[in-house]
Amino acid sequence: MQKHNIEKSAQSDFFEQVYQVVRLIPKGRVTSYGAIARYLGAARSSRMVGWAMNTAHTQQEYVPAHRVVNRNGLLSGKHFFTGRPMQELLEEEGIAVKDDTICDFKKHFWDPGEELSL
DNA sequence: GAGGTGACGACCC
DNA sequence: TGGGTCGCCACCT
Repeated sequence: MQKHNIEKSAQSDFFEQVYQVVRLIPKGRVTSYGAIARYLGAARSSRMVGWAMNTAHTQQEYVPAHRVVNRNGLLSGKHFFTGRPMQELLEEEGIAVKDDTICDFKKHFWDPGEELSL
């Protein structure tokens, strides 16, 4: 009973959508919390996107959370990453990272609203 | 049951 | 242009 309740609340549509969008991020591209939130129609709920990333690590499906950074291109969630550093994962995809910040963030930026032809 | 916190962003001054 | 404040909603204490 409790499990059922947890599933219902933890797997809200909003969170599910966030996971789906993050998984759709192409290799070598990155996006921001705000972009995802705006794409889902909750521009002012960017915090929830960040929280979704936190719970994303508990999801069965792999979620490339390292491709999601804040508006400044800063790897704000790197501290939450376990194992391989976020920077290393991004560099492997061809994204240069300097001082915990993505170089040419605009160039690598991937807007779901545009790429997904909203 | 209520208050505080948080991987952020937008708005206001 | 830059600093400060509010909002948003789920989770934790």
